[in-house]
Amino acid sequence: MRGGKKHKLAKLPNPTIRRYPVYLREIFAIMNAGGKYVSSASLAERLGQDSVLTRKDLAMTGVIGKPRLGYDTKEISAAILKALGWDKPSQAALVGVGHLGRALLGYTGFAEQKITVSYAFDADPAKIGEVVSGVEILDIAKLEDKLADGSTKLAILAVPDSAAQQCADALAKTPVKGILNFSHVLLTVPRHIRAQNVDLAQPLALLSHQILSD
Amino acid sequence: MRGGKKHKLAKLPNPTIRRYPVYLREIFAIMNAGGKYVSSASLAERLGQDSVLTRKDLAMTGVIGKPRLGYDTKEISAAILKALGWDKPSQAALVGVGHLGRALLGYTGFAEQKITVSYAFDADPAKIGEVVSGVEILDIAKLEDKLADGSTKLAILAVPDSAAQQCADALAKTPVKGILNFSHVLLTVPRHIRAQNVDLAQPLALLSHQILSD
DNA sequence: CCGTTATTGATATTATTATATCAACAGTTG
DNA sequence: CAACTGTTGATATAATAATATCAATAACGG
Repeated sequence: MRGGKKHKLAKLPNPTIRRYPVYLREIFAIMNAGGKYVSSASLAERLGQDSVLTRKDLAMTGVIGKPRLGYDTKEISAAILKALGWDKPSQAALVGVGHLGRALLGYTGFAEQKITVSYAFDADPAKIGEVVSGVEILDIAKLEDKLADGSTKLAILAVPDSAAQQCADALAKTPVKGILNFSHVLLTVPRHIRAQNVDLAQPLALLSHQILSD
Repeated sequence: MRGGKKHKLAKLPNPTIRRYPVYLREIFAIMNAGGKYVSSASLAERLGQDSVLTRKDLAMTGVIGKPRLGYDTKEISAAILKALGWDKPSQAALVGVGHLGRALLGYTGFAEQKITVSYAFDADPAKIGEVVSGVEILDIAKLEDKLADGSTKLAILAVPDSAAQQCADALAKTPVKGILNFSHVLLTVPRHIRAQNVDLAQPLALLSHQILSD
């Protein structure tokens, strides 16, 4: 019995995964208001979608709801967090502390995902040593050393386009498993690393086109 | 024959629209390198997708390619820009000048889309009057007045969640047609306004899940 | 305690998006 | 000038995602 890969989690459709954080926020809001149960209809209405879709999404967590009541808020939120790997604390490294990087260091949403940004790297000597949102900026030359222990699985890449591939190459030499790529470069990374692009131009394109044909 | 709505542009699939800005960057890079033509295969390889998909996306602009050469870079880029409404200059207003707002004001990508951020608003009296990236921060109370002339069709909402709906309500009283929403609030807006959410947690969820099941 | 009913979960259908296949075209080459 | 070939564009198929329908369930009200 070699190798890991416990297939406890069924393969989730990407659209479902993208909706999970949105469900989570609504469910947390309901919990904070003292709600013990939430129905697929109420969630769906809030998100502007069909309630069947919501039920299918929630069903994929394995949690079963109660007729006439809905889903146990505590149970379903825990199940979604687990499906996303957000049930256990994890650490992230920020690469590039420009305007965007600083905004990301100040981003409070990571707490919800139990993600702590424990390292911040930059190439600008003037920035090194500075502490931003409680994190000291380190020389990017130290990236490989600092990440070598494998405790950091996620990197947030917020450098200028011209430096992006080079930084990705450096990250590829570490045990980092995922890169959240804010640059506009389509990164070339080894197979064991996942890169997810965050491209502002894409939602902007969608919005622009919708405005055009309103 | 009442009402406008010239249906010159066929309805484009959303995935196609999201890919357009990515194609644009590659095509511009090719043009800058002196390339006169681009093939669907070369574009597709760069984006890691099937070339048939690329051809279908490009075909929707109405441009026809030349066998054995590909698409005229100048022609196809102009057609994509037009499909997105990025062929003519336009103006945007930034609402909320925190870390993220500042990052957005420094975002050079808008130039590519011929979008100029001409207004920046904030509620914090300490920030009003400050000039960031060449734009003066105005009191958010002046938002309705400043945008009343209709020259600004796009608003970029980068305020704390607690203020988001209130700002959307203010924007709804102006001729603004689209809101790029960086808050995590699911905005309620009148029908004539389009809201497009930009939620960092969504790509992060995708990446986290991929890392989990690698 | 029993019928009523809001809600789930399963199944079927439809819509959307991506992929596969191949004939037509126009440069290229000998 | 004629065969060759890389590329498009059209058509067909498959995969994915969303929606519609309805029986089963368990809390609720009388």
